Amino acid sequence: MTLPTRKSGSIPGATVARLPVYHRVLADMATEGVTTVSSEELAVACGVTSAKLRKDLSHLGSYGTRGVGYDVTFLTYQIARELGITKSRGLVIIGMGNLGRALASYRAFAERGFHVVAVMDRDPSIIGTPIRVGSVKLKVLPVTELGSVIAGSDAQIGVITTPAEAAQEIADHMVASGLISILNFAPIVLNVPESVEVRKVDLAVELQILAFHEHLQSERDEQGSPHLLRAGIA
Amino acid sequence: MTLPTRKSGSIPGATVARLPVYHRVLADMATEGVTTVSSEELAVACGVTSAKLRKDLSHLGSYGTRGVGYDVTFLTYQIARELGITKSRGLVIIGMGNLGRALASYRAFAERGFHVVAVMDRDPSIIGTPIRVGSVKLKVLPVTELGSVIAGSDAQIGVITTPAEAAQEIADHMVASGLISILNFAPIVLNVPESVEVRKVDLAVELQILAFHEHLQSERDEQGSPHLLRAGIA
DNA sequence: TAGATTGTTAATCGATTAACAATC
DNA sequence: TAGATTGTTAATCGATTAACAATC
Repeated sequence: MTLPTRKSGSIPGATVARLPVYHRVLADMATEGVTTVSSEELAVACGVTSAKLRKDLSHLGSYGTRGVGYDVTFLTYQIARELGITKSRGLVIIGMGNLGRALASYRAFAERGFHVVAVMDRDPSIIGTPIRVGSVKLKVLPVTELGSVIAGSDAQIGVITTPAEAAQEIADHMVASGLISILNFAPIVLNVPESVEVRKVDLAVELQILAFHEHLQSERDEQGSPHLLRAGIA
Repeated sequence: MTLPTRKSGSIPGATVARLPVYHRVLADMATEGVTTVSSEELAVACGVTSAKLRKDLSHLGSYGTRGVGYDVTFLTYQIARELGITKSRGLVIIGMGNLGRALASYRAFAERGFHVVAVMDRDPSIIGTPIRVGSVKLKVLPVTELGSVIAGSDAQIGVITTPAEAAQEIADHMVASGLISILNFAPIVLNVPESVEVRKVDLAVELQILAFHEHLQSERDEQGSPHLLRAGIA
């Protein structure tokens, strides 16, 4: 439910997790007027090896030309089609604290295929507040209106930016209202039916993983450089 | 540089990525007064299998008691020690748009071992603005002061919340100033020396991966339910 | 001792990598 | 044809899983 995320008909989860990166880099290249790219060039721009990139792309089909490379526009389209991001998806964001507000106005969402349909909160003192979303403003709605909002729009993905205590209840409500995909920023494991796909983003966990590496680093710095020892030099 | 993140002396990358989750759940349990927990109970609360949990913990040592389970406080401490999160780490956040502001005031950071040392931006119209960080307010500093801020504090981790165009330059500046860990929210692959650890969080990518699964789902809904076919029922 | 649960083993599975034959 | 680069193969590596012996 969080990292690799299998489940496809045939595309490996690790590949699916990288396709959006390839897509964004290719789209940027197309904007810059690049027409053809080799697996080596694209791999460097995406921060992966060319072998991995070619392997990943091979799961989609044979869209390159030997001796030449890939047509940027064509490959961009094929990846978009595979990912199902040829049309914009509607989002409902619940929890209008600082993070929720930031996401609601996040330009990268609009640029990469998502539009915010509604923003909601449970707190009466926040309900009704206008929130800037792109070029329009949306009023914060009470979460009780989730069902009607989803029924009356193309919203497909729920984003939870509430505190941990409220998250499970909101998730239940989202599921009951028919959403089948949830992006969860609350630091708890949501309990949802198998048919619902949840991705969890825990920003503090990301920092803690970084801290671990720093910790290792300082251990190394103290104890006379075991990297050298390990390499058999000292 | 992004998902599993090996590099430890001996703990597998996949395990390291899960330790912060175990730590948080255990800390919550300790707060609730739970004193002992079995691998099965803890695993459910963390959203993993008990086999995986025990395997992960076995990399740290033997901290459980057969027939009994794990002492919550003791295990919490052992994980914290392994992760190096027994002391709070200083953060410098660069890019005071909506996302940067949200992170600066994010309570979960303070609760989980991080404190914001400085917030910075390049834009003169933003510099000097007071930003609420926990119970104090920090003025937005010009990025040019990064070096002196780091020299005069315990800041160890840089957080990049600038637009993509500015991110590489900021990363170069961070590296030159001595930071060795970067959390990057800009949707570009940063080019940094090997000794610098970068984690990238691309919020739009998270959504796109969700969209992929929704896409699969709707494909299934159209073509007479291949999940049943695959299960050998129809 | 009987029941419970850990820590470890061995088998399986999936992902990565390097090398190269196919082919533009 | 000669040079370049893909798509695929096969080997390696790491992660997951289930089962169970060790042991509280």
